[in-house]
Amino acid sequence: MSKNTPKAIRGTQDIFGADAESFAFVVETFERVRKLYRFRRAEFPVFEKTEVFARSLGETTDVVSKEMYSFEDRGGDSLTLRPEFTAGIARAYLSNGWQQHAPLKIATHGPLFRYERPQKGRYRQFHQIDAEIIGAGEPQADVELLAMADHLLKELGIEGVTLHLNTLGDAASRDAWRAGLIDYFGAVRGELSEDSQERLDKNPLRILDSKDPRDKAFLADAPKIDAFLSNEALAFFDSVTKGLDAAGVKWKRAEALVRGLDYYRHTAFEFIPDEGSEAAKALGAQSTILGGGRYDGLMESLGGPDTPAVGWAAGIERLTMLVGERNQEPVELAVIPLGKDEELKAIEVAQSLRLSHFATELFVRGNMKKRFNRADQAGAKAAIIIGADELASGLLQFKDLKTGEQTALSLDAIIERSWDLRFADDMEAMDDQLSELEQEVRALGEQD
RNA sequence: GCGAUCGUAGUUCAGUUGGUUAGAACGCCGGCUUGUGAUGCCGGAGGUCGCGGGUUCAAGUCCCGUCGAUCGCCCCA
Repeated sequence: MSKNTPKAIRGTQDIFGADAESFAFVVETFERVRKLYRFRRAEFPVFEKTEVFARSLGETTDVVSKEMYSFEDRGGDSLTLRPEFTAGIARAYLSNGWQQHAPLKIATHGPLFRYERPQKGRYRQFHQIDAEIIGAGEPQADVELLAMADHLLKELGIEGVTLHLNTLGDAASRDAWRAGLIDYFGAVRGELSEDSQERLDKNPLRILDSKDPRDKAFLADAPKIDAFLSNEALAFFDSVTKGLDAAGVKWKRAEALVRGLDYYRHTAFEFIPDEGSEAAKALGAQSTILGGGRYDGLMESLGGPDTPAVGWAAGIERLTMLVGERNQEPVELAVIPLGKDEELKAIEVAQSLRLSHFATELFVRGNMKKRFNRADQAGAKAAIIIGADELASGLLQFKDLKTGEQTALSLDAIIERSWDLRFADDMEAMDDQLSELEQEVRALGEQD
């Protein structure tokens, strides 16, 4: 690489190969699951007026105060690359009059931007999948949203991750708790870590999940949210947990779990890998793979009517690290012309096969040995060989690469044979899955 | 924003106490009398050792800076 070749910007990534396949798998699975829960697909701008984020997230949050990519456009407006989805979705809801669709279930995904120090699982341009239910104040909305998140993780095959659940209460409960925490920690201010002394002013709730041993000494006796919850808030949380139990979603109460952004009320949650699990190891310092909560106050902060809502977002890169390697689907059919003279015929045949829905690749480089070699390594089930004789007779050589058996067939017959091959492979895969399931069932029976 | 480790072919890495033309594997390209593969054989291309400066007769190797990656803190998805 030459000295003048440009490099990617810090914290951005070019995703390719197995990683890109896993990334696509995460998005495709999300699309599939989202439809089962009848969330509607939506797309939103990647940038908004800066105030959209500043007003809704809270001026003192780290995201707003030091992590936004903000710039002035040529018209002099201050714009910001979205650091999260929720604020922009709320803005869209208000400016398009989507109240008419309430309760509105929305799903989206795409890139987000935060000026942070890059690490494994943390990038300056990163990607999230996102789900929101807007205009629904019922706890059932929280339950459905969480059930979908749990379902998604199962479909992705992610294990060793637990839903950590908390309630921050309504606005009054949350404010009273906050005041209680400031009183409690303020009395021992000098003994807290430097970080927590700062948090005391900016976001006292955050002290609760501090890892500093100086702070940990005071955590056990810190005021708990439960003591400040109004009857309504308590009843709300109770409905959520009962609903989760009914839906079969496992959860764990996490009293110290708070959310960094100002707009959260009531339900707050994160899916976190269990300590010592494979998932925890894969993620490094980044623990939360999916997080969110209820944000009943957000719409008002943007000047809209009082509108209850819940939502979550999950980092696609983090999910990708947990779903394991996925490779490109193998080629099904290889078309191999013997020489230059047969190439046009090969193009014609390959196109017919693709139009018949077979993943087909042409192999025209190197000698015959290399062509077969490559076809084999790409995973081809069969090769269609075209030489001078085939050109003359119109019948092509069809070679089953597993058995080595080779016959002269018409194009129609080749398509028919190819369907048979695919069907046989599908049956074999299903048999494998079945016997795996049987083994699991047997193992379960022995445990009982 | 703070602290720490690392940076050599496309990739994964080796490179002795500083010492001549920087190596391996895989990958890539070509060939093995040009109609047949899944462990074969032969040959080839590809690196100003992240970048810039310094010490030295001599730097991939030591020092400083810078950029980037990784790990922890902070924050978050």
